[in-house]
Parts: sequence; structure tokens; C-alpha cells
Amino acid sequence: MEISKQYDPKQAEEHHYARWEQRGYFAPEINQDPAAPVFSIAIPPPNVTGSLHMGHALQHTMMDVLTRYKRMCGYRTLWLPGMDHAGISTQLMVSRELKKEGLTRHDLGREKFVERVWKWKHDSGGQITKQMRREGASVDWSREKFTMADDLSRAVRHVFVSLYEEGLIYRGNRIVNWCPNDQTVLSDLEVLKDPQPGKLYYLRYPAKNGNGSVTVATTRPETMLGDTAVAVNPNDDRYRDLVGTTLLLPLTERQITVVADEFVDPHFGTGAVKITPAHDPNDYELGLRHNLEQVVVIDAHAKMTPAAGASFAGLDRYKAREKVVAEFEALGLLEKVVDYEFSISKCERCKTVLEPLISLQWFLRMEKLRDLALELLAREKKPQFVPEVPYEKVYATWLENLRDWTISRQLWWGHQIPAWFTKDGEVIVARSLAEAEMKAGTVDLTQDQDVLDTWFSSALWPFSTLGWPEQTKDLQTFYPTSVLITARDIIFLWVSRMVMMGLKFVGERPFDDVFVTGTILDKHGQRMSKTKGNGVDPLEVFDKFGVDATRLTLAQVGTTDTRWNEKQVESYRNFANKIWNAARFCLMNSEGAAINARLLEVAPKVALHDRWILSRLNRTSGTVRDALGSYQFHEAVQALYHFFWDDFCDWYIELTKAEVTAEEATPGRTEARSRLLTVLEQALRLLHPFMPYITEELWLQLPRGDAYVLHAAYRGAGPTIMLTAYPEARLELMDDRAEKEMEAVIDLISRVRNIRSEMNIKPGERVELIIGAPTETLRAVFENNQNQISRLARASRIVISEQLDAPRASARAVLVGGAEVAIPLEGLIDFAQERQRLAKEKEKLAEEAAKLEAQLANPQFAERAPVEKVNEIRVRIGDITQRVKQLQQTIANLE
RNA sequence: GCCCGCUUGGCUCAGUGGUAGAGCACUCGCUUCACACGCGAGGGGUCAGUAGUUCGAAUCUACUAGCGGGCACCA
Repeated sequence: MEISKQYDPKQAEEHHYARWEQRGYFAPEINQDPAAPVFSIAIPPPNVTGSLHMGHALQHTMMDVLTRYKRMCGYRTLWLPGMDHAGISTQLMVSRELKKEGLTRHDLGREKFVERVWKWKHDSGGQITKQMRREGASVDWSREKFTMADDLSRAVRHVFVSLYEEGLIYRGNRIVNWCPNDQTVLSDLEVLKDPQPGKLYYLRYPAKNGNGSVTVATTRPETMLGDTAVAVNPNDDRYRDLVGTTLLLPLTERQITVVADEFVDPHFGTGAVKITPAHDPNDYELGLRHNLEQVVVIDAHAKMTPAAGASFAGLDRYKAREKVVAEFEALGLLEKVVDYEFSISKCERCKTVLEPLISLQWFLRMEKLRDLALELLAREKKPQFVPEVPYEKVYATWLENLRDWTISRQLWWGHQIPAWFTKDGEVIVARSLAEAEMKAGTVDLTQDQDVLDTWFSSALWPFSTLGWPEQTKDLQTFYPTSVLITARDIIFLWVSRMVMMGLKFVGERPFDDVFVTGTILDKHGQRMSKTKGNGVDPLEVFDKFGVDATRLTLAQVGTTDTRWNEKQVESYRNFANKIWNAARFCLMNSEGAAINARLLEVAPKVALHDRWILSRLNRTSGTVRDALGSYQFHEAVQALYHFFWDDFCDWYIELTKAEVTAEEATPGRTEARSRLLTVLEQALRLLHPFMPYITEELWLQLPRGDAYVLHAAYRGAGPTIMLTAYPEARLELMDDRAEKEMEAVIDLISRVRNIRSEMNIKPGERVELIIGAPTETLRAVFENNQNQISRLARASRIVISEQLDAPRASARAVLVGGAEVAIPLEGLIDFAQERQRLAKEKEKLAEEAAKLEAQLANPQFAERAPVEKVNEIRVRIGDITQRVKQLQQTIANLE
């Protein structure tokens, strides 16, 4: 069999995914065990306009690791994929396309435009679904969903109507965040607060009685044209007498009164506030309290209205600002202008400065829904956030302060609001036109032109994708989902709303756990962003280092922000290559051998290194299982990396090499080869959730002898590592004694290698080892493993006795357990140098002993520390002082 | 203004009451019949600072500094 020396990820990535997908391995139906436990994840649906970025790759890796792991553990596993219609983004994307043709969406009209969006989606949307296949994501494509498809739209209408009928959805005129560029309202969460330098203008409003004036401070002088009051704090002595008096609003004919309201901070500005109820959220509230008139002076395009006065009407808001200031100055009413930094509200998407406007919109009352979520958290501590700090508190605090949600949008791409108006202006909310006509008793209806906020449909995702409102088998089986893996910036936008909607409409939480990933920053610690152009394209990383290496890198990011580090991917690329070559070695020496489950059991007469590797294997599986059970991806990766590289490659393969590569085809050789293959196969299984491609590629080449290959739940499926059983962590195979004995062998070999290196002994040169071991057990261990020791330490001869009896001209080392080793080096030893080398080592040990002695000498330590801790220290001191003594003796002998 | 996170070897990060870890980088030696994307052997950290709790603190508490994040306000 020809296997190349270097792993070529592309080759492995080409074939397996399509086969897995076509054979239905990702679908839960592959599991034939009716009693199988269930594991399910609903993917955070990427935007249909989106393409894969690092954030996706990160989340998808973690979701896939868990999904593949659970599947191998025999769970009925569903990872459900899909996409979000992404209202504004998609509409903008298609509008931009139209622009190239010299058209606007209005030229097409609503119906044609929406058709065009669907066409765009069909032709070029959903790039990300192809890219997810490259990632190896084991999602069930047969259940793929789209938020604008008929089934999910139906769920959306159902929810809307229910909430309306319950009085939680209402339509009303309120002040909202308006984007003059996108021509739509936005929810509070879609507003970007951008601090920037600006100016504070002090404007003087004369009193009607000609007696003085009141000065107000404002950052937006143009809104004064819509002022309908000036407010002061009721406790502000400076203005007490003015409350109730009338002012003349300059540049207008209007007379406005001074009102008193607690809202006003007497210490800010002049302590007197101009009130523009139509164009400021706070003023709006205050206006309602005082029954103030709302004068709309700015329109939806951020231009001044006729109500602003003839000379202002039609002016852009910033031009109007200049003009207002100029006119105040001319009238001598501009007191001063000072520099002032403040946050300005911008459209999250297009960065246009928003305009607070009074507008007729649909809103969702949140109190009842919010309480459902808060009760769940208080009662059951669900969802369980990982990490709990700070997200649980952030989530709870946000819910507690929740305000009504503006759910309508002035867009064409989205779920059109299922409300119709009769000629008389009556509002009919219904699940369909037919139902509306029936309710209205007329066919003369016009549907509301607005669509719903994209996040409204996203909020239903965990259950709408499972067939709700029908009580489908999928819904019963897979809801609630097991875990949600997401980035922290959508905890409010999405996570909280899913919890509320899930509780409200299914009566159960949508997921048990919420794992919040860290963010991958660029190498300077900056957030990756399109505008900065500092993003790293996962697909390029896949091309350069392979998908598996990238996944391993991402899997260990965990919950803290991490700078992108290509060197790390490179090191995992090297790891993949290591796996490749280890398998290559096993396969090159596999003639006559096959995987055999029997070899995973302990049997009498099994060699130390075989018992040891089984112990390490089971222990590693335990570590990985525990780690994944608590979302400690990093720990799982580390355990796997070190098990494979250090234990399996550096030691096990080397220890077993002589047997495995023996010339003669003996039963012993076959057994050793089979053992090696069997352990390798288990190791590949352990790695598979993290590195699906290389493990499958190699696994398919292994000589799989018997029929045990697949997990019982997947009996009859074609050969694939992804449906094998994840290795058990069997306590009875975790062999402390074997690990301890192996440690002695490893220590011996390492110390000899150390001496060889420090003495500059040529790598090819063989040396004699004289070993003194105080205990019967140790002597037996060294004797039984002489072949391995001499091979790995390059020894010509090994002499083992109770007392070390070596020539004076030897290099020596004291080992764990009190054994000693000496290498006779007649003519090579500089006695002074050797004494120095040993003295240095003795010094180190003595220091450690002194530290421990001091601790033990503290009477309070013995008194208060747990007994086992005290004993542990005693044992360590015993061991160290023993070694110090031996070293001292050795040094003395060299004098 | 309120809340939160981070600060560990040159770099990127684990660890979170009881002997400071990894990868990369660095030094020395190696074409050892799986792998130079490799093998073997090394050097390198008073775990940001201060004070406390504790028999014992990188780990818990408080404060300080630097960096980062969220929320609110911003007339």
C-alpha cells in the first residue's frame, strides 16, 4: 500500500462529506435504537446574504464537535441547519443590484421586487451552506429551513395573531428610532451609540411679558422649531417664579409655557430644557405628562416640514441647524456655543444618524413574556449560561429593564404583517386573507404594508423549524434543544427572545444551555470587521492548513477573546501530519494483523507498555468526556493532543516497534501489530469529533477485522468512523500500577538520554547501563523491559542489581523511586565536571526539600491541613531526601 | 454614571486554594528503517501592583494601575 509521507488535507476533504450526507449519516433516522437519548442543536441561522467568517467557523466547530461526539455516544442526534432571510441586509443587497441596472425597487413595485429577491436567493444566496459542507458540519440538510419559507411564515402568522388576540401586540403612534436612509423604523437594539465631538448651543427664549428671557442648551438647535414648552426642575429656585409663564419661541409665531418636571437635571446646562415632543424620546414622554402639543418639524427623509416655517420647509436637518443658529445669532439670542462630546444614535447597518420620529407602528408588550423568562431563570436556573458570569446577570438585568418591542419595519422583504384594513379603517388581524375576509365580512381589504422585524421570526427558530404549530414528531422529539452556541452580541436580540417565545408558545424552554463563545480578534487585538478589512477568511485557512487543523485551533478558543494566531493552526497542521504518519507506520506493518476488540481488554501476560497504553487510552477518553460534558473544549483538545503525540507516538509506537517490525512472521508479531492497530483505531475515534476528515480517511484504510466496528445503534450503516462508538472510559482499565511502572521506565530512559546529550555521546554509540534498584518490583520492571530500554536508550548491555556497582569513571543519575543508573565512560568523564553536574541537581532537590521541611515544621500546618496533605508532604520529603543522600554519596565517590 | 471581563515565560493562550503548564520562538545534538510539518536533550516565569483572608494564594477578598467589553444618561 502506498501512503504518502505528507498528509494532504484537500484530498481527504474532497470525498467524505458528500458520502456522509448522501447516505443520511447526519440525519437522526440513522439511529435505530428506539430508546436512544436525544441530542439536538438548532443552528443560529446565518444571514442568507452572508458568507462564512471566523465567527461562524468557531461556532460551527464547537457545535459539530458536540454533535459528532453525541452521535458516537449513541444519541439520536439532530443538528438542524437553516438560514435567516435578514430583512434589511437582503433588501439592500438586491437594491444595490438593481441600481446597477439603473432601477430602484419602486420602479419594480413590491410584488416584482420580492420576486426578484427570491430569484437572487435562488441564484446567489446561501453561499454559506456550501461553505458549511467544507467545514465538515454534520447538519441534517434534509431538514434545512429558511425563515421566509411557507412553513416558518405560517408559524410567524400564528404567533402574531395569538399575541394580538391576547392584547400583547398593539398598533400605535409612538416615538421611534427612524433611519432616514433605510426609510424604516428600528428597534432599540439596532441602534448604535457613537460618541463624537459636537457642540452645545445656548439659545435664549424671550419672555412674553418682555421681562427677561430663559436660556436653554441644546445639541440640536433645528428642533427648536418644534418646541412646545420649556421645562425646569420644580425644586430649582432660579426658575421657580417662571413656571407657568409664557415664552415667545423665536423664529416662529408660537408661544410656549414653562413647565416643571422632575426629569430636568438642574445641574446640566442652564437647568432649563427646551421640549420638542415630536423629536426627542425624553421630550415625548414629558410631553405626554404635560399634555403638550406635538409639532412635527422633521419628516421621514430628515428634511424640515412646512410646520417648521416657510423659510425652513424642505431644508435638510443640518442645513436647518446652520440656519437656526445664524438667525439666533442675528437676533442676538445665541448666548454661546461650547464644545461638547456626546453619543449620537446611528443606524447599526448604514451608520446614518437616526431621527427620533413619531410614527404609527406595531409594538409587542414585553412584560408578560419577560416575566416568563425571569421566572424560568429564578425557578430552574435555565437557560444555564456558560460561562455563567457575566452572562446570566447581563441577561437578567436586560430582561428586567425591557421595554416594548417595535416589531414593524417599513421594508418589502420580510413577513408582511397579517393585518388588513377595511375601508372604514377597521383593523382585522388574521392568519390569512381568507380568514380576514371572513372576519371582516367583506373582500374589500388592504393588507398592512409593513413587514415584521427579522428577529421576530428568529425568535421562533427552535420550534418553528421543528414543525410548530403542528405537534409534530420532530417537535416532540427534539424540543427543547440541548444547547445553543452563539456569540455574545445577540444575547438580547435573539437568545432572550427565543426563551420568551418558546415558553409562551411551546410551554417549555427552547434550550438547556447557552454556550457563549469568545471572539476571535485580529493579531493586534482588534475586532475583525469588513470595514477595517482585517478579517481572516476561514476558507483561506482551510486551504492553507486543512479543515481539521483549523477546527482544532477554533475548538480550543472557548469563552474568552483570543487573537488570531496562525502559528497555532500550523502546529495543528503538524499534528495532523503526525497522525497521518503514525497511521502510516501502523499500516506499513499491518500484514497479517487486524483490529480486534479483544485486545482492548486486560489479559494475563500482557506486557507493561500494552497495559499502560490501554490505561492512558481509557483515562484520556474519560478526560475528553468530562471536558465535553462541561464545554471545556480546550481541555479536551489538550488531552487528545498529548495522548496521541506523547503517549501513543513518542512512547507506545517506540516501545512496540521492535516487535511490530520483526522480520519473522510470528504470532507474537501479529499480536503486537493488531494491538497497535486497535489502539490507533480507538485514538482515531477519540479524535473524530474534532478532526472528522483525517480520521475518516485513515480509518477506512485500517484492516477492520471483526464486525464490532459500528455503534449498535447504527448497525447496518456503511463503514464510517462517524458511526462507531466513542471509546469508553473504563475504570477497571485505568491502571495506576502500570502507569507508575511505566513512569519508572520512562524516567530511566530519559535520564540516560540526558546524560548522553550532556556528555556529547554520539547518537549511534551504544553505552552500558548499570542499574541499582532497591526494590524487587523495580528490578523486575527494568528486567522485563530490557529490550525496550536498550533500544530507546541505545544501550549495549544492561546490568541490574540491588546495589549500584559501577566503575568510578561513570556518569550517574538518581531516578524516581530511589533507583540509580550509571554509564561507564572511561576516558570521557571529567570528574570535576561530573561532580558539578550532580551537585547542581542535588542543590535543586535540596532546595525543594527545604521548602517542604519548612512547611512541615510549621505546627499549624500539621494541625489544620488535611491529613492526606500532610502525609503527601511527608512522602515527598522522604523521596527527595533519599535522592539527595544518594547524590551526596555518588559525589563523594567521585572525589 | 453603573456593571463586567482580562493582566501567567519573547509571542499566543491553558490552569483557578496545596510541587507553575502547552504550542510557537530560542539553545545544543541528530538524514535513528512513520513523520525535518520530524527525533532527542535543554534554557527561560517572584502568575500586573498593594493590602488582607488562610496552616498554605497565580487561584479567594478589597483597593490601585493598564487594556477591553456591556448598560444607562447625554437637553
